[in-house]
Amino acid sequence: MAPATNSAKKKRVFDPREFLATIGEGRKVVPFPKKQPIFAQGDAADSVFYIQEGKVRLTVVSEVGKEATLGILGEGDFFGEGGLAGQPLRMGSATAMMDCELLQIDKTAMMRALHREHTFSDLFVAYLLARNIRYEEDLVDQLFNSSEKRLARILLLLAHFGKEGVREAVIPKISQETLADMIGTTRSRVSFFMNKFRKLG
Amino acid sequence: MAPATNSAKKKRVFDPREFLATIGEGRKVVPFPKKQPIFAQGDAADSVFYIQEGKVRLTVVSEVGKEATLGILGEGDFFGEGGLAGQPLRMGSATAMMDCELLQIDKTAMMRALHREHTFSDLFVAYLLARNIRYEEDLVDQLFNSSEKRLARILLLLAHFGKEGVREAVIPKISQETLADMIGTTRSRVSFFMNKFRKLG
DNA sequence: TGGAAAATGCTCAATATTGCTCATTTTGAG
DNA sequence: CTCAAAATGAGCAATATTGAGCATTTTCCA
Repeated sequence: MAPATNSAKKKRVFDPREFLATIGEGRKVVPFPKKQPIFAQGDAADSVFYIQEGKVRLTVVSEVGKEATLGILGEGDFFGEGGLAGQPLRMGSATAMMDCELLQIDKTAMMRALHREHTFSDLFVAYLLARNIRYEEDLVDQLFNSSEKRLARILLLLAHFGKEGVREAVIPKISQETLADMIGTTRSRVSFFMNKFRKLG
Repeated sequence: MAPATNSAKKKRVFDPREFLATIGEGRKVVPFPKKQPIFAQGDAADSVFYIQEGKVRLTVVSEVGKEATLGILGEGDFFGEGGLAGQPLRMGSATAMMDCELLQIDKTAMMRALHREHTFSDLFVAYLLARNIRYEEDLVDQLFNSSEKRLARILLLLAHFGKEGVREAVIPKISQETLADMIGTTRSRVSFFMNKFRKLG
């Protein structure tokens, strides 16, 4: 598969956090302890989240109960923006991978903010574009490569996690299960490849 | 795989075409005859396109020469927006699937327009969100389903093509080769499944 | 600090998928 | 209309992947 981690962190002239702090009504800072679900597939999609601190995992569960991980987001990422596009319900679930501090913004407040502040709107557009590119890459990766290559790619992406801006600590501890969910294969396979990689370097 | 066709066509209060016609400098209407390449992987990404009429196919070619189709876009869709996010080069190629009339907008003009006209900016954000959702679905489809299911999904999507707004004619003529590229499998497989489907209904 | 639960490493048979090849059929340009 | 190129339907051996089971090893919570 393809989705992964990582959040672009360029030098921002404009700090969304700072701006978001000023929009008053319809916005609140919410702390989420590790492992806590932020929202679940099927919930009403009436707000957007902005990660001030921590990491969040986005997942989807199929009818047959198989789980896929769409990505792991970090500081500076938005998620749950489907509602803005008219999706009434969450199409997937979001879970805090570690203690997080999230900014929860009501859909209406978000739209108001986007409409009012150019700089913010520009930033959000940039974010969406970046996200689009990421999905596109994931898709391409999925279409082209075998599960072995996909695993290698994800591992590389995870290793570079936070390459720009602050140098992130280590590769977040991710289970083979999650990795399998990310690249669309089975845990057996991941275990198998991990050892293979290990033997090679 | 997953990517497909289709372009959301809701009743728009705001006609981007109309607005785009007013931005003057940096924009031009360009006709593309069927099969003509619009841009190729590696070209400079200094403009964005808006489809006024026709259908466009987006593809990517891997190092080993394998080709993947990321999607088929129609009237009202934007493409080539990677440049806005800072990608200096086109990451894929775009080809006219039929005679098209495209609006080509310089990157700078586009950014100016986004910044100037709220309504346009809102519309573009909506477009990006929709696109994101589509990619996400494609990805999920890719992660969950077998190639058989994926083919079935794409066929359904193609059948519904343009379900909203104008009822599109028929399923655009798409070769098994293209279908294979879209779902990330081989032509043999597509041929095999097509017959299977045919026998079943 | 115990344990129990979760994660991992391996194996194996059953399937699914690939990557060809080849014979037809369909298209489309001239 | 005619012919060559493109698309299609099939078959087949070589691989890749799945799915499930099972013995350890790690984690982490009470």
